[in-house]
Amino acid sequence: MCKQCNYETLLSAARLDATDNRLRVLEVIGNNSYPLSAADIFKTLDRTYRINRVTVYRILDLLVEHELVDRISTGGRAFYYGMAPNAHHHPHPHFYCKRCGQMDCLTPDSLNVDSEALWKTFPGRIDKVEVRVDGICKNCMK
Amino acid sequence: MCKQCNYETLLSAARLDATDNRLRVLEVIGNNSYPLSAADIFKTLDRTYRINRVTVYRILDLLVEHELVDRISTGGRAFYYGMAPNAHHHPHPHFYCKRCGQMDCLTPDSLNVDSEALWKTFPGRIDKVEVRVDGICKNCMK
DNA sequence: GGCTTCAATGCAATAAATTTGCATCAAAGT
DNA sequence: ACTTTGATGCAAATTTATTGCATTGAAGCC
Repeated sequence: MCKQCNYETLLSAARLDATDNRLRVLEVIGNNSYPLSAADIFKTLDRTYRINRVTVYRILDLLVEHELVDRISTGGRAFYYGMAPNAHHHPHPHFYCKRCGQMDCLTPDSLNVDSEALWKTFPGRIDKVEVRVDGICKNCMK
Repeated sequence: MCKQCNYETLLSAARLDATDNRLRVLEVIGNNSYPLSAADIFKTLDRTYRINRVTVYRILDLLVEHELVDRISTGGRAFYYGMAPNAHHHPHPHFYCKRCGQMDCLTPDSLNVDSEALWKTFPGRIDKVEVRVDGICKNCMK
């Protein structure tokens, strides 16, 4: 849940028109406390507003490309989407439960990743460092 | 390239029959210096021995399940496969080039991940911590 | 030897997630 | 009004992986 982000502002800062659909996709992602799949986002929106699946994919691509949204890989087949790092969202690792598919955010410092040396020495461009913990969540352990 | 692993031994240690196909899949993965996609492995094998795509998938599932092989997610759609951590293969991060799809292994200490606290406190089961660096590789930068 | 069993493999069809191509529509210029 | 342009929708295609069922060949048993 993000009370601090203003989605219209985020969009206009990225020089993107704040269409209803874009705002809604961004809201669904930003107001959720864990990352969601494209299918989740589509289902949530379509229940209330009627939107096409492809439109959701296209908006997600756009938001990822403009770095408002982060495309996160899972141990499964689909990508998940969460807010990209910004003033209110620091990079953090995720936990993926291979039983139920739920993805949770871990606190930024639950794992300590020191990537400084790599950034200095890597002979190419680094865009992001993704850290994912795979396993079985508390609920599924029962 | 792994000179130290004996693939028959690995298979039998996991109580799996060392069929030709299983050995070949394991060899292709183990003898390669970076992870490969199922399609890569299939193409490599099919050129020489004639094998079915589905057989490759099934063997990969089996090897992953028995922890001989590691299924690695990419910034793309397909999974990649590399040797699972063992005496000769330490866990390490990977670099994924989003332009050409090439995945490289980074040295185990190129990024320093301290996950000790998490293992202690996490209320569920942790199977692995995957660290992936995304960006554009040296070659694609030109 | 002949019979049964069973795991490994192959082949065809299907599924899941995403992408592409093309049509439409509405707002912004001119 | 006329044209352009970007956003969206719809249907079809693509990519990657999985399922169901048939075949085969070796291992055990009478």
